Amino acid sequence: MPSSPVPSSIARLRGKGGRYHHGNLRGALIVAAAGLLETEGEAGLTLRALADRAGVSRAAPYRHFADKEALLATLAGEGFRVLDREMERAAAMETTAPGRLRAMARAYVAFAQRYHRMFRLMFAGAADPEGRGSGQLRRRLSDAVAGMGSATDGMTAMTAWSLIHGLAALALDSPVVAEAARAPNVDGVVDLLIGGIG
Amino acid sequence: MPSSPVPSSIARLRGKGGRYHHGNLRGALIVAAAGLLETEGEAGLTLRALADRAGVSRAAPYRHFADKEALLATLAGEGFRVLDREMERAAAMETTAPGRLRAMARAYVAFAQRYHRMFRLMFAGAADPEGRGSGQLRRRLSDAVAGMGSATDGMTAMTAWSLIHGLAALALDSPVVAEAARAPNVDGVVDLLIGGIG
DNA sequence: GCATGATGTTGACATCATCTACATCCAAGT
DNA sequence: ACTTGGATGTAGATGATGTCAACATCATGC
Repeated sequence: MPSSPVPSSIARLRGKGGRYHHGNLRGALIVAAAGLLETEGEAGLTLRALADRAGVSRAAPYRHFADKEALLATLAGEGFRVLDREMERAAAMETTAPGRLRAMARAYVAFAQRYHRMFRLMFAGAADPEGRGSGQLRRRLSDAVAGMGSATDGMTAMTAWSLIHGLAALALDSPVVAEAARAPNVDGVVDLLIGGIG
Repeated sequence: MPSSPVPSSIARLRGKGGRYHHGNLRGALIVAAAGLLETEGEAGLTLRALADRAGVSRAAPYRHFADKEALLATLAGEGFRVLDREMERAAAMETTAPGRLRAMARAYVAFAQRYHRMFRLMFAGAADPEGRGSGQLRRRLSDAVAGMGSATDGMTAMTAWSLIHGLAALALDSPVVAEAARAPNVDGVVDLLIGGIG
């Protein structure tokens, strides 16, 4: 028998059939964080709320993340992975190079609007740990642009990315830009650039 | 004689020739906030540090701002005003319409890099109180675009703003884009769009 | 069986935003 | 001059939060 009695919270867990060890706390924390971020906003994304939602003590997350910032960075990295997948899927359904670029732009903007807090987090400056996120995005867009016109160099790809990202970002703040970011209009915006390339 | 003795901090102020009333605390807080934001980062931008820097108690800022968010919103509004002024000045030195658009783009990107934390704050979602900031920006860019080609409607202006904003924002995160955002290269990026317009 | 590292828990701390009650100053009436 | 009321500032407390150190529990290989 240990010198101190079994803590009440553990007894409670046992009573509910819970286990002392969570099993996959790291993953559960990321999922809970994504959920909290969208429902409660970044202010509501607190380590305590996270731990509660995962049914775990307040200090437990520190076994998996050095600090809150590390958790947010990982979360942002996850966001980049999802965005990349959605762009890939959107492009796969198109047959022409300009069609692919337009589809990727629509997916980018749609992602920003559906998960707008996540989108903000991703570009808030906390680099994701593997640094992979934005690099992979850039490469995917570069490839799409490269398959287009003749005079398509790196600068052209940066221009395309800037245009798409700016449209997605500004649409979150300005209702006027949001109108230009509606799916049918995105094509028109991208076409202005395509005209400049070809 | 009041029931409680004169607080030590006031005595200290008196001793240093300070006054009980600050004079222009509201303005001093905004200046201090702008300074702290750039030197310490958003995490270091705390009401305590602000009050200390202004030589005033911790609760004093609440006489001028409802809460921290209101202060940040005002600060962001100030940022918009500065950015607008810099764009205006940059455009005034140019004689042609494309030249003005290019100059404004360079000013926009330069502002984002010089005051990158302020730039992030401005587009972090906390709308500035008068809502004037981003609207004025949009109008100025719309005017610049309107003075250009034949087929320049609202959509064109949104496209221009998106391109410029995206370039400025991405350059803060990605070294690759930062290269495309160096002053000489900004012109090239904008020209890609101008080619699409004309 | 049993040591040992990984995983969770508890309790405490410092910092922060914010509130309440009070003090001080300034300016307008009188 | 004197008072009086509103604007401005202060002190102290409160609750929430991120983080840490010491301890408990589990799972796994020897």
